[in-house]
Amino acid sequence: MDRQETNTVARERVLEAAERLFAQRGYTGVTLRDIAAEVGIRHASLYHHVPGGKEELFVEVTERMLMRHREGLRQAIRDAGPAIGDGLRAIAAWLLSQPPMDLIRMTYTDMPAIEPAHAERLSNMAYQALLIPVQEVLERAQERGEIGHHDLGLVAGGLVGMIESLHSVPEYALVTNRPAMANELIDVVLNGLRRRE
Amino acid sequence: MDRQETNTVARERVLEAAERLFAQRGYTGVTLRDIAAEVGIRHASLYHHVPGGKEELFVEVTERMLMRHREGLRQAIRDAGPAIGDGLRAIAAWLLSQPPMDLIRMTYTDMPAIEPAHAERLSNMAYQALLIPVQEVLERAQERGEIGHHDLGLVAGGLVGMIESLHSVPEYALVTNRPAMANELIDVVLNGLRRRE
DNA sequence: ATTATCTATAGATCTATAGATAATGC
DNA sequence: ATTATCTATAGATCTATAGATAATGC
Repeated sequence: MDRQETNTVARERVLEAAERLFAQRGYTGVTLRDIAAEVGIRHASLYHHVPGGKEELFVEVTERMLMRHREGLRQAIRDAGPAIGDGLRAIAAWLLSQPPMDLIRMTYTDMPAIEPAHAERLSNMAYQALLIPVQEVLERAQERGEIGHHDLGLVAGGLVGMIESLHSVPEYALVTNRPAMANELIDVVLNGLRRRE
Repeated sequence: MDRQETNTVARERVLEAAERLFAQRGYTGVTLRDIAAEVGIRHASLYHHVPGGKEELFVEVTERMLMRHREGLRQAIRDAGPAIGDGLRAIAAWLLSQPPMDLIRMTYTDMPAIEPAHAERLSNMAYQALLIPVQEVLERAQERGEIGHHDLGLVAGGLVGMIESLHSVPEYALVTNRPAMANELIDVVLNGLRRRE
């Protein structure tokens, strides 16, 4: 075999810890020692599972996370009812079930700290994984005449940013749970803030 | 005098460089050497201006930034027309004229890296500086009957998150400038995605 | 005389590697 | 026999301090 075989379950525990920590605190906010401590091993042992070190580990788990988001979003959309509101609420429920996907931090903090080639690929994947599924839901609704004419790429980005921002609402300020808050915001985006007569 | 007098202009150059870098890459993404290099001095010289070191520097410039945001938002709102759309467009123009105010990164990456007491004060200030002015604009519009009944704290947070997310749109994907994109999104939030007959 | 910056260095911590030891799978 | 982890360590880099030197303000 062309690649050293590693026990999948041990490696998996490493990747999961790394993914959780990187997602929460970003590339520069996490050290290999933090990840090792989370797994319960010494930091040097990480190199057995990920010989490429910190950057390779970050790239691998970020790709995983983005792919999981893409699949999670597609699945949520498939399982949702056909109306635009159903699709958007399913998207929000998925996004809020996961750690924050902070695209601003990815763009301005994480990406400058890694190799440009890696940064470019991850940025493209983030766009594909997060925004395209949302945009497709909007497009289908538009084709059905359910919503008016808008720049749907723009609206998709705005919706994701709006929903993700609920992650920064502190616990004590949560009047209700986050998905319910998201549903209220989606209602506003669909029907508008203005009073309907 | 109870405090060592420092040349204001030299200190100011330090604070400006620190503010710019911290705002862009976050607390853990910036080293004192990065800041010193930006100013054109050695990193040890920073301690002359900010004896408390990195954390004090971060807290001081973040407070400054938040206060500037609060004043900038209030000023923009004062200068805007009375209609809700005028106020929201002015808010967006201000937010996009400044570096990204990434509340998710602040909450999950920056705050865990500093002392809890500092973190709590900065979090409160961020809330006061960014969300309250927006919420007030919404409240006045509601009193005038311009918009319907909504949880305005929630809507204010969602609007700020939506507008800030435009910062992560890469240059090459900008169909037009960011303030114009923000205005389009505000239009959607005011009138709704659904087709109005 | 005072303020600003510099050089030099301490001590902590980070990423990464080498090679020994322990655990596991046939 | 192979895989996983450990100890030990190199070398880079980070924050921070001490004390010398340069620049500036009366």
